[in-house]
Amino acid sequence: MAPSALQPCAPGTFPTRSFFEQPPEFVAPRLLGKLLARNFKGRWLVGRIVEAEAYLGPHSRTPDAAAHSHRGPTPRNAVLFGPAGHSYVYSIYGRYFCMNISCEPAGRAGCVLLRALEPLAGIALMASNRGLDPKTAKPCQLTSGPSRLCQALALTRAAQNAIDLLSPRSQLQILEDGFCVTECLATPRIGISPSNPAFDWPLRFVLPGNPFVSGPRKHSGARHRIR
DNA sequence: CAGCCGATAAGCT
DNA sequence: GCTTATCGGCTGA
Repeated sequence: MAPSALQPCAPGTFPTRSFFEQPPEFVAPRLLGKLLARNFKGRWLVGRIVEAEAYLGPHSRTPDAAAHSHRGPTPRNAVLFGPAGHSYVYSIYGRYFCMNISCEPAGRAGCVLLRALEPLAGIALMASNRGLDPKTAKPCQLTSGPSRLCQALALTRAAQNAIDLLSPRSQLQILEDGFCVTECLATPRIGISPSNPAFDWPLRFVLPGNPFVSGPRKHSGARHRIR
């Protein structure tokens, strides 16, 4: 992808709305390899999704106590109960943000948390948004981690919550560019407390071996090949 | 260099 | 009081 200035539009084509109307555990692994594009001050910042987690809605047969929606709608999580394919950005621990994509048809909740991107375009701007020196920052420091990618793309709840990711007029879009994913790995989700019944559910999906996947180099816990 | 610890401090219970 | 996180500082190999 050419890191040129002032592209008129983001690269690729939109997935369908019905793709996101599926359950999050269906959407999350199939989101790997797709692009997240953010129009920031006239420039497109683009990264490929290499890690994502599914969070199940309250209608699920087995309640997902790690999901914001699991006790039903609140002002904060309202977008999760709206139409599919919209951004859900929330603040965590009072200082960072995480970005999710709403799944399931309107009336039901469920979402996919974006945990890591491989930066493709606008890399110097991403570094600067992260407060790093664009000349010395390593690509792995930019978008490997759910709050890091929000910083790199300048995503906040105030400005980027509830955006339709499937509209060509949106400043934040999900796109596909023909990138072929041949396999992905499922693992337990990161950061779920051991007392949570959903602690070890294999709902985290990564491109195996991709250097931009977040987390420590050593991973404990079983991994499963799912396709 | 890897791993652990504390600070941070919104939103919901 | 808990949580879908990150960073800097410390500590031990």
